[in-house]
Amino acid sequence: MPNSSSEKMTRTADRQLSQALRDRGQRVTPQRLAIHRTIRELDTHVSAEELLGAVEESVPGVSLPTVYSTLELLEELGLIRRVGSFNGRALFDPRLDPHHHAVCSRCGRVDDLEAPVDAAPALAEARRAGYAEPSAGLIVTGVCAACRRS
Amino acid sequence: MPNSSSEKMTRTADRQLSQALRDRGQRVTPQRLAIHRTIRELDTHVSAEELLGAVEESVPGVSLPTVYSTLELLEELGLIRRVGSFNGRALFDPRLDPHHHAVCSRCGRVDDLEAPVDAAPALAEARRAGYAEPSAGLIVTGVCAACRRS
DNA sequence: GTTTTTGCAAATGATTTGCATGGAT
DNA sequence: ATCCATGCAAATCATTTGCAAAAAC
Repeated sequence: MPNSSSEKMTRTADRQLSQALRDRGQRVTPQRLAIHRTIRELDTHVSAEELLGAVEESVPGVSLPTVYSTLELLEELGLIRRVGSFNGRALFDPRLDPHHHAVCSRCGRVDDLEAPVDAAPALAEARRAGYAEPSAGLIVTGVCAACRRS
Repeated sequence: MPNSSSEKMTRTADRQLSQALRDRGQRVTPQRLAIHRTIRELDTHVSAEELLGAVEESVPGVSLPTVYSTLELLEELGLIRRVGSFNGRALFDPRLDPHHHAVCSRCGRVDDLEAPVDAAPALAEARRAGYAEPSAGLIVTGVCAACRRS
């Protein structure tokens, strides 16, 4: 019985999203379930197009506009976070626990950083400046190993 | 004799850029001087289009492609930093001293944050992950006062 | 049955590119 | 005189939008 834990995760993800959608009076569609399931399985930051590629392997025929609108929806529901826009493409991250990112200024590669960062003073300053519910993310920019070689 | 200090700043900026360009065997053009001068006078993060607007007031007829290529050049020369891309538009910052940014997730407004952030552990982790000459910037995301009202 | 969501195709908006002319060296 | 930088127009690329058809409720 392979994949039992991943199957359980999928069922959990499906239930979680279905619940959230019903609570808001929105509809549970196979596209939404597949997109949510897939980004959770990938468990890393992806662009809309990368995600579409991964989704198509299990549920063919999903369109890019649907991926975009679903990502926006999932962000509103607090199930994913928009990491930022690198090399012109927006990245979405299913990781909700605090972590940061390293970005290659050459190729746009992104890696997770687990090192802790004390953002409290910056968050307090942002609140003072009028920003509501502020959240902080550190972006480290540099040239990745692969790009340095070429 | 008004503006004497701003005139001095301008002359300093012009000399600095001219020097850097000659050192690299590149040409000193009125457009490059005007663009560099203007972003330094503005002394905040600007988009390419905003900067063009400000440049045109003193030197008409500058084109957007020239602004883009000059911003890229100034970044290579270390005279400005690319802050990031918010709401689809890239922002460039003439401030070279360490500081961070608050961004409105609604309207894209950006404010400087002066609060100190200890990024050393994250920078070390990025280096370990293969990133050369890493530099860190904290992005605080929230809804600004103006957007909250509407 | 009614209303939302989807997919398609087209629109948008920032940034980039190709190329001929003008300007800096 | 040489070669780089500029301006223009067109291309590109990610993302958004309008709308008719399909699916969820």
